[in-house]
Amino acid sequence: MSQRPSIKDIARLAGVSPSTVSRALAGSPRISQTTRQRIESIARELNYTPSLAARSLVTGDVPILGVIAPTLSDPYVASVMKGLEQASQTRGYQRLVASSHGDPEQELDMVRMLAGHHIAGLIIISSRVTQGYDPILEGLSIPVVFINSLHTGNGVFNVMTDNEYGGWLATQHLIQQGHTHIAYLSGPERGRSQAARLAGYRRALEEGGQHYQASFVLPGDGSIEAGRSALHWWLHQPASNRPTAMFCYNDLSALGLLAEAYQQGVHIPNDLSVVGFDNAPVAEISIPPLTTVEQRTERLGRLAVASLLAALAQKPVTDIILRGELIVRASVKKRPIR
Amino acid sequence: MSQRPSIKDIARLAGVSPSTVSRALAGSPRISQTTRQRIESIARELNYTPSLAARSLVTGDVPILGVIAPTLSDPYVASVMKGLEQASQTRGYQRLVASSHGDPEQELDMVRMLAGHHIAGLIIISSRVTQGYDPILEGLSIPVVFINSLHTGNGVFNVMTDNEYGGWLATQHLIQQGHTHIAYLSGPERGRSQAARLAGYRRALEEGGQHYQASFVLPGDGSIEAGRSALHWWLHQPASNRPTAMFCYNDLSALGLLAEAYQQGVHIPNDLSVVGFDNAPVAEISIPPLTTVEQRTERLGRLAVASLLAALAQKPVTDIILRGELIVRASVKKRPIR
DNA sequence: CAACGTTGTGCAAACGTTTGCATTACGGGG
DNA sequence: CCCCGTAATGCAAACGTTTGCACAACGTTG
Repeated sequence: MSQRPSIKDIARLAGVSPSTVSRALAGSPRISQTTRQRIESIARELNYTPSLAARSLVTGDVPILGVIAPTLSDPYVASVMKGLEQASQTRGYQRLVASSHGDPEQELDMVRMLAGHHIAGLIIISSRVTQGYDPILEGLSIPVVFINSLHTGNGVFNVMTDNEYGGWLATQHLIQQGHTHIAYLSGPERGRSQAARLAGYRRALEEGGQHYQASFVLPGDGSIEAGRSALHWWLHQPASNRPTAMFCYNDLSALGLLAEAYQQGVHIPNDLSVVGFDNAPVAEISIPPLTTVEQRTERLGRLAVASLLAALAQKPVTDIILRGELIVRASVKKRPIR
Repeated sequence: MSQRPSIKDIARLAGVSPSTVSRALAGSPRISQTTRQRIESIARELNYTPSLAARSLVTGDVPILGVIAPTLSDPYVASVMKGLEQASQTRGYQRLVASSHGDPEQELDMVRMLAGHHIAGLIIISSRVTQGYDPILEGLSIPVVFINSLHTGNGVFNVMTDNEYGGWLATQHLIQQGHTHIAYLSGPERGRSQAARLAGYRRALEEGGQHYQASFVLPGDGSIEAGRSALHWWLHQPASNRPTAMFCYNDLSALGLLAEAYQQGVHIPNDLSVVGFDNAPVAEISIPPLTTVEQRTERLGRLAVASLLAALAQKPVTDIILRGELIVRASVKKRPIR
């Protein structure tokens, strides 16, 4: 394992100065064909790779984007990542990825760690930090894009799904199907998306002339487990006041609910209608296939990168809000008139 | 967005030399308490973060691990990532992540890109490159750990599931349950895991006195879609020679098969028994819950980091092979004697 | 009081690049 | 034959750190 070859080694072998090598490799027109070719072949032979650290030091820009997500094992996050990846890769940026495990403290730690790399920009997926972000972000002096949260500040931008609308869409669909007892299974407490979906649920209820009752809003965190517990909660409700439908914060928890329902002999959608959120790949293969609100996750990721790079290029950037649509599958049934 | 403060700015404000600042911040004992505190408070005030690029340049080591995976949206990969994350974070390493989309060409591109950062080490998950890797890896002169592939060379190490054993385990289970017509749904063509699982399948068959027939090995790529097609293939088999059980390369494709079976009115496990591989979180909530071979994915990730860091510390490192166990759920049924 | 440790600090080189500004070589026009 | 433009290349500074070595100040000790 010898030392990596540097530009100087090439220079020595080619009998030129380091600057010439740098220019040749960068494709400057001021270098003659012959020299360029000689240098290129030597570089290839040594299998030279330039030190990005050194380059960044002088040029001042690091072709890396920092990405922070609450977890990596949620299909929603995975899909956003995919979008991020595509968009950034084609534009020559790499990604330094960290996860916060949904903990605001850790999220801030990650921001600080990434800041040390003097990266070009930062993308934060579903932030769980609710306050005190602004001063820190200001101090960063790099653009920051939040996906599905809402923060403001100089150099701070947002790309998000219209979660309120999505929540409304899901609930409204259930109302249209004749349901009058609709519960909502919540997502992570501090999440902005959670608050918005709940608000949409509430608005749809009120617009439909149904009254919102807090006891029909179950705590949850968007996990499979949360879905399971939700079913047990449902089982324990008195038949007289038992919801006939449930809107779940995300597909993952909806899927947990479906699984537990199957095991407990509860039939979906005959006994209980379910709507999820995300349109994750797995939503298509659940049994029954899950009715859900689409979130164009890959698109969110791509747009976030676009916004970030636009901001870097000093172009005007505005927040982006994407509306998803309802994907009707088989987990919802018209409520029988009894 | 002003320029980031450097060590020099602090030096100027504190009335000392840059070296003093560097030492103070690094906690060198040769600096007096008073100076140290003055410097620290100024640094905090400017919210200074050291330039890792500059530091790396002089110290020669970059606290970053490169990670390459075929995709990010496979639960298996997500889980391995989780392990990688935990282990590397606590040891002060960050991760530069790239995905190859399962394309050997792109995988090599990614290796080259990451090499430019002069990262400390490289971890490659489920490599799809089958040949010609060795010279490139040699040229890297950094340790490389492969997860679930098998490559050799100087500074090259492997951490893997015993895929052959896993394949044997799954198939053997089906044989024990009385099945005599067992098909295998393949994974990505060039994958090493795929080859090993197939080999295990074959060995179990032969040990069980059943003869291996190539027509029972279906092409696939580990996707949901592959599982769906597998079911259609099954439907078109003549009843006389139709498999009564299928071992799938991974849970994702097994899940696709389950979903399609449900839609086509094929009952799992009555009509067809299914075994997956990975024990992904979703395997627990499928309907019916999926019998599968556990792969300690998070552990794989953690071990990979451990191996890499051990190699960096010049400690002896050996390849690691982990044996999973069979997780029996409800997608397999004893074959009725007819 | 000279020699010598200690303790705290500064100097300067080095890491691998990029880049503005010379400098060289060469050929052509006057 | 001289001047000058152009093409090709080299020089040296700069980026923000770390670190071996030198140095100053200040006791202590003999």
